[in-house]
Amino acid sequence: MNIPESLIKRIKESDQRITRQKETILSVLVSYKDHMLSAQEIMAKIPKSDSIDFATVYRNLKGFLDIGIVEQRVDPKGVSFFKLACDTKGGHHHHHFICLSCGKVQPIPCDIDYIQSISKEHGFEENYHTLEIFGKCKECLNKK
Amino acid sequence: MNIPESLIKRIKESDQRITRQKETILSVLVSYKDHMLSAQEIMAKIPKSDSIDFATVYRNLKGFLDIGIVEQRVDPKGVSFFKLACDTKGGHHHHHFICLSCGKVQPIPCDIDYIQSISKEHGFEENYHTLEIFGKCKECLNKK
DNA sequence: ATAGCTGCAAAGCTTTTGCAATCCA
DNA sequence: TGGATTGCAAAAGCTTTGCAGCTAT
Repeated sequence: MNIPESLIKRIKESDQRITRQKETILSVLVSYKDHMLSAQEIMAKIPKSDSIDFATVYRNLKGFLDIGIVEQRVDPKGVSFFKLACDTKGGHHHHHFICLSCGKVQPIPCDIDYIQSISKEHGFEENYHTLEIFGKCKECLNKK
Repeated sequence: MNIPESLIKRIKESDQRITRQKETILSVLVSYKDHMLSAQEIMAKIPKSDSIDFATVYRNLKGFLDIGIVEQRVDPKGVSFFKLACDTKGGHHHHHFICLSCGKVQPIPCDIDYIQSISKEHGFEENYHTLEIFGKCKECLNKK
């Protein structure tokens, strides 16, 4: 799976360098771009021939988070999951629909007016927010 | 701070017993009922005279979660925070507004029709969802 | 050349678990 | 009394850090 030029560009634009390890991690993320993977899962999907240290995986994921090309979620057990940031036009803020059956994550456009109106209604000043919907995606519903 | 009878009742109705340790933890949660506390923070707020083991705190928090009298959040570092469940009428599902300034958590009623309409729009079947809004609460805005 | 990266090993933290003793109902 | 609960200590996970050597630019 080849890595989009845009990602390479984003990395070079920051102070980060392109290394074999970063390319390996990115190619895993690109292959599973619709799914959240833990560091463990990413490691498991790296061919033994390209073996990378856990510390390097974590360090690079953090670097990717910093420049916004990767998104993170934390499950109730405190384990982090990562995926390539959804490329909605312009990298805009969006919400997530997560399929409980296949694990696919799909971006949903954000209705900011709605969020701000309920905030105002309660006297809040909204800075940021998250909305995640869990359930079954179109494909999994059809499979039944 | 005294513990509401309703909580004691809920615990007795499950298979759990009332112990000095549970009462101590609950009284901390009651005192800070609008704020999320980590296990560490809960421990720190327990008088030395009532000293409880960490394992006991975790075990009881888990027990409280099981019967729904406590809510949990996990921060990006994987640390869990707990608070007494918001007592919206009937313990109904609700959303959260979290003040970045004072840490207060306020329940917001859920507009399930809205959630289900955007789900349907994308071909999803919604099972459950979470909406959290971060910003400044009415009180903190007035302080400025 | 030189700042950034990597692997390795060790440490850090939060959370969990085993077990014998203790306590509530 | 008997099953639930506790404290203690040890272990388990996930993630981070120090450091010496290596590498991209």
